[in-house]
Amino acid sequence: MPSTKAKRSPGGRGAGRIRRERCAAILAAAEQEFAQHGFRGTSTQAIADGCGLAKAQVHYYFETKEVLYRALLAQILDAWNCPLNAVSAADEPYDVLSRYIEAKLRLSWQSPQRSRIFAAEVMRGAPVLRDFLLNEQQGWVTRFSAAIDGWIGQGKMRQLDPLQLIFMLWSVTQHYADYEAQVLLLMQRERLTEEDLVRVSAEVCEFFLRGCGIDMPVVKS
Amino acid sequence: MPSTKAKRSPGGRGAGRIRRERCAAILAAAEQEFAQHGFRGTSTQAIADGCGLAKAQVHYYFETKEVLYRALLAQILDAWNCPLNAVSAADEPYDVLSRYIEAKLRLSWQSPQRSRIFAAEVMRGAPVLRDFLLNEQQGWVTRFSAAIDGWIGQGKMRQLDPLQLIFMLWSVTQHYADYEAQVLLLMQRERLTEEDLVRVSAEVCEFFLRGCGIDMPVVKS
DNA sequence: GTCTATATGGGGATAGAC
DNA sequence: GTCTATCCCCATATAGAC
Repeated sequence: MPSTKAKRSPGGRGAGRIRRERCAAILAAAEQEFAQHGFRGTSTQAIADGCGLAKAQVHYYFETKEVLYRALLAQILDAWNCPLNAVSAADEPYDVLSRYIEAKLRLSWQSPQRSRIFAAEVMRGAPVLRDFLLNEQQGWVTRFSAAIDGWIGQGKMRQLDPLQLIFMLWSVTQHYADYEAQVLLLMQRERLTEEDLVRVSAEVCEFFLRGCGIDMPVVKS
Repeated sequence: MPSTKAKRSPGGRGAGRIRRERCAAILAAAEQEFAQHGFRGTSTQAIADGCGLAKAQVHYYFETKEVLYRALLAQILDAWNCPLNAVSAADEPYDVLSRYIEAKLRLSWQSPQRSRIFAAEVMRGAPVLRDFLLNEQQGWVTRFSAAIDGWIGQGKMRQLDPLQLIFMLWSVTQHYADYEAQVLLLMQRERLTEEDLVRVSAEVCEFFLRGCGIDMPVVKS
């Protein structure tokens, strides 16, 4: 049982304070590097440089590069769950789709790196995320597909393959994150702003509602 | 002036035969590796193993890893130009869009690796392809956008941002290549077949035509 | 012209100092 | 509990043999 009267613990709560700060800094730096160069292409040295630590310190807090990578992926999937699961509460296809698109685009605007890390992981065959894709993601897709089929049955949207619609939702919304460099060059911008998000979100929403044959409600104005 | 009576040149035309064969084999192996692990994540050793050569042989035919990488990118851009430029001959938005979608999906089916190499290059900030994006690609986008604006002016499709439409075309068609691992898992397939291509192509075409508000011609049958 | 043997540096990881 | 000094391997690239 460790002593309760530890002398130094002014900022945080004792033992784990430095640890928490360092781990957070390492994860943040790792996010940058892995997003640009993938798992193999990233060196722990570059991560260490990115957060001003010595390479060996990184290996102290995360035993191996893969442990660090897995921790980062877990953090990313966590951060994605909240805003996207909150969406499926609504019942009307119009609400569900437009909210989902907006939430997903917002994620691409907020932290494009995370999408890129996910993309790179899938592009190398998803060795680490395979289980996640087969279990949680597969389940989510099945439920969402069932909802879409329900809407089709009720005549709320035209007949289409739910899975293909899901792929299109994902691809379009992630494009602004994964291909950000190309998007910025062609849009002749230095960075994507909140105004861009609103504009693109409206464009994409309308496109998908029309593509699905969903009647849009009359806009108040 | 080299001797015309060279003894050994049965298969190809003298000097460059072995060279051509080796270079082709190396480029093919490089395509696999770069597609999975990006520029930094790929080792010349892995490429050598992939084509059954010694590592140093790879360095003989391509002085550095970057030279090999650039050669591969050039080859990819070449292969993409032909089928996609042939599309823009037609005048009607219906024809242009549906042919473009089909051609681009076919590329994703035929050689998904190439799309992934392009994706990885853009994801790391496009240090090598920056010039290509700024010059040739920018020009293509400008011309295509002008065509779209023309169609909008003629009332052939609804008003929308041409650039966003282009991004959606790219993202959806490339998704099946870049995220192939995820697509295969969720579609519960081992590989994507020609039938899948036809089905997906039809789905995506209809979706885009509706999304753009383009009237579809009456189908004969 | 082609391939083998070799140099030099950076990679991930750890044993031990503080 | 935290960090520094060090290990060993694999990476790219080349000099020289064939």
